[in-house]
Amino acid sequence: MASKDRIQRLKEETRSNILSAALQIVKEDGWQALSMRKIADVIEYTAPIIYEYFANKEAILLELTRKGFLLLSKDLQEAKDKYTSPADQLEAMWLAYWNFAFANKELYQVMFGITTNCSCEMVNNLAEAELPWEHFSTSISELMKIEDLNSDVICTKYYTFWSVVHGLVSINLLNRGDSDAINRQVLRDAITGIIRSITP
Amino acid sequence: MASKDRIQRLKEETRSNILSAALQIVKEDGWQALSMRKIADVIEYTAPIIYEYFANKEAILLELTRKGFLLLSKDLQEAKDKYTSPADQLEAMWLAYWNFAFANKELYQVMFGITTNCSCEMVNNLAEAELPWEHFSTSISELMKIEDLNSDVICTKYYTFWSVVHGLVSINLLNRGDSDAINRQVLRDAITGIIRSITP
DNA sequence: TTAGATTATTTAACAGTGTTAAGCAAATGT
DNA sequence: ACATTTGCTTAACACTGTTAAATAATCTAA
Repeated sequence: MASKDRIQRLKEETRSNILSAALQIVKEDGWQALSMRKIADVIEYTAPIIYEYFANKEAILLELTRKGFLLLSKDLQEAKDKYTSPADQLEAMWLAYWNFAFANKELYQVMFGITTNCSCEMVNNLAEAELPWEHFSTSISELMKIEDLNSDVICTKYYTFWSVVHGLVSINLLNRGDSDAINRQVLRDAITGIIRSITP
Repeated sequence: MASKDRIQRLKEETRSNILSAALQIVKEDGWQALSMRKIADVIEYTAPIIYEYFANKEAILLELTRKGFLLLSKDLQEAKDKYTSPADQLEAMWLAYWNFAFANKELYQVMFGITTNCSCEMVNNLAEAELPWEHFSTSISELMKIEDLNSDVICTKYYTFWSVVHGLVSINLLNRGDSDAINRQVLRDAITGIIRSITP
């Protein structure tokens, strides 16, 4: 009778061990290094038994994103509880969101499908990747009447533009978007808003 | 003598064929379906010859992102050339950026490491993924004095917040970010800006 | 034209991946 | 003590990226 409970407890423990093992491997060597056999190694089993706890590898990732959202939700709640005015709450929550992303980098990546694409040095040293910035920075500097193209304020404005547009794009590419009408409205609102804040 | 040129031309053609084949496969079946052998099938060769044109699979992806940035750059230039005032130019360019992303979805994905994570239905039907929205929407509605939590205007504001924060986060997770000081400033500016635009 | 050297291409192989089916061994129920 | 279930492993399949060896085709020179 009671042994049933013990076995049940053990089962839940290995299930949880599988998830922690996966996260541990990813934290050590990145998402690309995650494999069923390596998970099995960590929990000291062979690969096939994992399939008694999860249908497949995807299911493990899905469970990790679920846990990620729960953790994020907890952080948001805690940030919210520190304030009473909605404005303060919003600011605190978005800061908490930001902090969550970097404190739980790997979870955030699987939650929102960010694949630190490859050998980052390569992509980041890609000269062509600088081309968009050149187009935008000249217009921004002209609008703000600032000569130095590399000044911090231009960088800042460019990042603000880029963040909102790239954010909206990537949310939509993950099928997480809302209706196209709302997207268009957010895009236009944000762009014209930033432009207005720049215009002298 | 002249045959050297012909061979050179043929080589450049197969190199280009490899890239188009890769893009074709991705457009048909997604990034996960891309493999060296499938590329070889399309160009009617066997896999090892691809390594005479590219060092490895990563190199193919890198070349595609390079082409992506060049294409994006061209679109931006064309949008810019249609206007003379910097404000109009900026608006046109960001709209062009937006349009590029959806007209060249696969390229944008490899350029910015967006891995339409897995079976999207699953992640999108994840109840926990709605939790953040619930936290934010209540504060937004309270601030805007709107009862209906699902009203379009709240959705819009939430998406604006989310886009800028998620955009900034994912840019930084890809090591594409600027200094932390600028990040913080962009984040605070954007958040307080949106909050101010909401506050009655 | 024929022999030798280069080049182009393929076949075979290695180590790894996710996943499934068959086998074995230990614990359990009767 | 026997039968049955359970837990776990081994073996296998069909893939993946990548490399080395073997073969086929082409060009060069006598």
